[in-house]
Amino acid sequence: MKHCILKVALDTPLDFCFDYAWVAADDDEPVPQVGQLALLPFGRREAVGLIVGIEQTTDVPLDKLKQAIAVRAQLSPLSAEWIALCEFAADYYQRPLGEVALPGLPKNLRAEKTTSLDRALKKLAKQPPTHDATPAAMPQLNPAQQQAADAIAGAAGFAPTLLYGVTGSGKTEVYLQAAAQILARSDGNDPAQILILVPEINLTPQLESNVRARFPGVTVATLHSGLAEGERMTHWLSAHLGHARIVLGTRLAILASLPHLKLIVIDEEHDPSYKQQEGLRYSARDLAVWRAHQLSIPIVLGSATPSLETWHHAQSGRYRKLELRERAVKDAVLPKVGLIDLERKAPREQVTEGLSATLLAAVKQRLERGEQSLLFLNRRGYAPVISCDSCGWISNCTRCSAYLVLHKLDRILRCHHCGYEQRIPRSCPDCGNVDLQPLGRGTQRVEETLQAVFPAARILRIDADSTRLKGSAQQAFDAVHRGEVDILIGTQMVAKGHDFQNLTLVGVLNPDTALFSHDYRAGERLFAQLMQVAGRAGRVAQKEGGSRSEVLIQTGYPQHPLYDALRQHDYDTFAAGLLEERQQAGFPPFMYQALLRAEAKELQFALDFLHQAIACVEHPGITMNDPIPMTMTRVANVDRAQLLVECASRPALQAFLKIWIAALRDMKTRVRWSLEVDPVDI
DNA sequence: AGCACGCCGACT
DNA sequence: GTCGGCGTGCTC
Repeated sequence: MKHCILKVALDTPLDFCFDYAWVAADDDEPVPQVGQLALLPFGRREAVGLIVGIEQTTDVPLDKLKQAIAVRAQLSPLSAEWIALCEFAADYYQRPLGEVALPGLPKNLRAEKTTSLDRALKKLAKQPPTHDATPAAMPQLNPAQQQAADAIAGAAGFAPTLLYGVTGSGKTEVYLQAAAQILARSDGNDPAQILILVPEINLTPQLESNVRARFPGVTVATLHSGLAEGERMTHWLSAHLGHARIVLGTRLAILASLPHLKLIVIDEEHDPSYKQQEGLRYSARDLAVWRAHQLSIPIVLGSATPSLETWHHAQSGRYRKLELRERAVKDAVLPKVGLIDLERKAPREQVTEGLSATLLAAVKQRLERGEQSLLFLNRRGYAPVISCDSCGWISNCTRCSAYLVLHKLDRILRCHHCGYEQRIPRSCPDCGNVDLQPLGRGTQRVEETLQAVFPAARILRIDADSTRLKGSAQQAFDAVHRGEVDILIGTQMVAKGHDFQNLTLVGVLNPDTALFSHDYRAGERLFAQLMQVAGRAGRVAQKEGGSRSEVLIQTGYPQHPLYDALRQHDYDTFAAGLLEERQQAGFPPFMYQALLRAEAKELQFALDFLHQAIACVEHPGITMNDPIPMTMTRVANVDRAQLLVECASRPALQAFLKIWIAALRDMKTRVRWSLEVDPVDI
């Protein structure tokens, strides 16, 4: 009788492996392998775990040892490299292996029944992969693009590359041609796989269709959170089995099983959405670099406004920097960036409902020429708060330290943090005054104002409220592309991906708040966002009798160096300045950070816990900052506080965190806490 | 984290 | 009399 002990990682906060006995049901049953999944009795339920070791003995007392129910033998084992990736992430982010390895798998792989898995395997067996990597017509590259594509594809071993180039400089074409070269030289025995990560797949449908059109002879799979369970299963399996030669996905795709991975592309590598903000708070970009290093393969990080971490590596020579200076489209020019001074101009600019006369005139001109305008305002709703003039009451959320936002169309006040909604009060709840005033402006209010100023204009608002229905965002973007819209008003949703040919004006309404944020990354993010939204303007050169693409920024601080750099399209100087500041202030990438967060019914409990956390362990060489309430202290009746931990050495910080976590677990506090390594929102 | 057990308050 | 609040204990 065949039998052994399985060492299994399970999705639980418990930071160790569980042992199970395995006994062959009959002589034909194959012995389990490391990397396979198994169905197991766990407590009073059943769970699927990952086999990470096979041994003959165990320390677990026999009365506790349980027997595995079934091994998913129809699924080929996950590779040792994939498990090593999960082990690295678990170690680095200080979480149990099972919490890293299992949640990213298709849900049905972890189901008790294997019907879904079997069905997907059958389906894939019926459509064998095609490996004709001949690309469809390749556009001619300019010399810089060609050089970049050759350098990326020609690199041997681990070769991280920053591909630095503004919107329209043709980064995508470089990715595709580097991919084509790598696909072309792999053979049937070792069919190369290429992973392309994008910030949000729903907002970049153009890339997906480009990829499919370029490589008609190979299987392309997508992986993102919008997939239905069945699709996710087949796409994941297609990657795992090596059928998919190109996998296009969002951050979660970095944990996909890709046994023949030969190239990783991270498009818009600076984008904040590469950082997972709940559960395992990993950086897909950082894991991608690790994965490329592990496999000794090239990785391309593309951006017009690289993250300072990447920029620093490029400056220090750790990453190779390839720059695309020209715009790839012939005669294309960068949009002209102008500032509208709202504070100092004399005579003062006339401002209607937050819209300056200059900006309105520019919109009017576009309307007359039949061109499109985009107004960018990163605030949805009608007004961020309503208030009472006579007693000073303001619409606070009762459960959060936030304002209730006026949503005039829905006739409600809504909290954007906890979802609480209430009817708009007819009069002030404190003093009865019936004249409650909306303060500030959101996209709905700007839409209302513009419609009043330009009654004949076709105005479309794109934000999280207007696109709540599935597919409606795509419809909205299509309408803009078809020219059915004159003025587009949007939040950051409109900043990504789309290149609107007939759009020649981008107006930015009030970006200034980010200039004075306590988060030292706010400036870098604002620059990237403005640069990106500026890129929405048509990339094609000025038409006869048409307008040159123009970006107008309404600001109270036109002298700010950020706007100056933006006007010059000079990220180099701006980034150099930021890096210098970071070095002097001791911020990343010159310092490594972790953040301990605590949540409790009362703020004091959370703060007390954080103080205990400082005291509970020795911490030589580690800077423990003071525990402070989070900026948004209360959300849904829970108070949150945080403690920032810093160290100049990454390994020293890692070693400390390991000890610290163990001590924190022993504290047996009632406070909910979590630790984030390399936090981005501080 | 789940999921159970366990011991005290307001309801068909 | 029970439904259900969440404290605490365990998971190979």
